[in-house]
Amino acid sequence: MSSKNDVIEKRKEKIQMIKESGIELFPNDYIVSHTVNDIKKIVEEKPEEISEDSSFSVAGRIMAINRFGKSAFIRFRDRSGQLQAYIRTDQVGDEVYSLFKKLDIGDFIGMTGGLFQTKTGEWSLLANTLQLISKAMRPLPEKFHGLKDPEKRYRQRYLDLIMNEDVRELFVKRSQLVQAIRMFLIDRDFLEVETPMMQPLPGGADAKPFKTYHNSLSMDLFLRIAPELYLKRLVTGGFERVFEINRNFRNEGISTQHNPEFTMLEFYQAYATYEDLMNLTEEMFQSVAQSIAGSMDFEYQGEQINFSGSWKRLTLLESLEKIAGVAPTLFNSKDELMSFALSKGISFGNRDNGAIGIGKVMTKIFDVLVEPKLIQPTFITGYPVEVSPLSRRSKEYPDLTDRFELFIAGREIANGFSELNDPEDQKNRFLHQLKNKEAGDETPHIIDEDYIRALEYGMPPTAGEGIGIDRLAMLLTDSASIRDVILFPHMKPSDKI
RNA sequence: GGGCCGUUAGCUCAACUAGGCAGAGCACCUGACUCUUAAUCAGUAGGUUGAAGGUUCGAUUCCUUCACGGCCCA
Repeated sequence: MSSKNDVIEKRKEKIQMIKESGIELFPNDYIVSHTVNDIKKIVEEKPEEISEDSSFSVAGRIMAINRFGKSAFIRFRDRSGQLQAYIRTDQVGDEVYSLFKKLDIGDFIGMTGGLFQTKTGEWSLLANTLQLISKAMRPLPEKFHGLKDPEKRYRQRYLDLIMNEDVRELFVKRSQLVQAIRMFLIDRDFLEVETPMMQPLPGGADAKPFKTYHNSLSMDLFLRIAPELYLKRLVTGGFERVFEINRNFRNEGISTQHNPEFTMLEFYQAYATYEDLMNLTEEMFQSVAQSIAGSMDFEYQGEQINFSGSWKRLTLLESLEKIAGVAPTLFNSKDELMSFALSKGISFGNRDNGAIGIGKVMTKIFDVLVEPKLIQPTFITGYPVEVSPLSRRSKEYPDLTDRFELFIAGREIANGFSELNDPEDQKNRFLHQLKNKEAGDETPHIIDEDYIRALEYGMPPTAGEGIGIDRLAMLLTDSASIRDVILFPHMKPSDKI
């Protein structure tokens, strides 16, 4: 018999003994009057109101026990924090104390009692009743070193949350981040909506979708790669300001920057332009950083990032020139630009030369030579039509679009543009896109005709934006890996644990 | 997809360089202890060293393959 089972076997024996003494192992009727934090507040604000005779009813998980024969100190935790309690035979009685002797770290207990200060001045609960609320059969990881193994932390996130305070705090911050964004948009008259996760045609981005099957409809469905085309249908329908914070799914590689499902904010505002959204984005990020990181100036992986003021704005061409050192004359010739790229070791995969326009070459060079250097928040504008199939054309330069991408800490964080609302132009761009699709991929080679039809009914001039919530959460919590900001990151099944 | 690193007791880690009885701390179990907080003291127990194969008298250690994970690159 393995030792792990040995520990569990011993616990089972204890449980049997507790059961036989007539004590319920998993009762459901314990009434809590105060959280740990409530008590700490009272201690701070109205210490004159507390004594050993006060009666607080608390519940939580035992995190540590120091036993002294006929008394013991324990530390227990609820959702609000951790507190020490002192259990004495002469307070709780022999019967309860002999139950207490059988309890383990990890068990849930309820206690009532007053408060006192130990000789070191620590306010502690002096228990006069104690009862078992829920029994733990497995031992928790060691209290001092905690749980460190990243694989175990991701696979058994509940243990990570029990043992690692900073992890718990991080996910609270993530939740507050989402809430702050939601309130920011609702304050500006945006309506939160939900659009299909399962779509007959996956659109709104260039990515490989997950495919699934609906039995009674006998049809393929795709998990959405973006909500964009549905949200713009809603703008057409008269919801002039909408947003959605929800999951997208992309059937691509997994890395420190990519999880197959990730959370995206998309929002659309009628009668606004991409320039309005750049301003709005600055405001949003500044207010969110202030409330989550506590400052507009914070550290990310050793780099100081500053959100304050107006952010740098460069066109794609300016950035290639200034940061990648591309000679401006190269922008006139795809072949010359391509050989520049190749000389820098940038490859273009297996696509045939005809499918790659000068716009793709530019963005590829940008990805490798410019993006990693954009540490402070920087908007890049002036993206070619070729790589922006849903964006409105620039009035002055019809080969470019009214679009921006936002980069922070060398990563793309947001993408926004004035929306293309000319149905004919949109249809032609879809057709052009289709022509360049690689044969044999899983994505259906059909145009979303209903989206075109919606535009044909007329969509007001609109600007829209997508913001990667996981990446923003990484930034504001100084996390190196996307797995650290997703509660249950995708992992291959393993029989190790 | 490629490179490097890792997987040893419930948890955190040694032992691998140069093959020679698989160890410690905490947790568990037994006992002592009514102000501890990584409590202390005494004692006990806990292992198919990620999996499979190979080399060897002998493998945690060397070799091969595989699984899972981490970091970097594409």
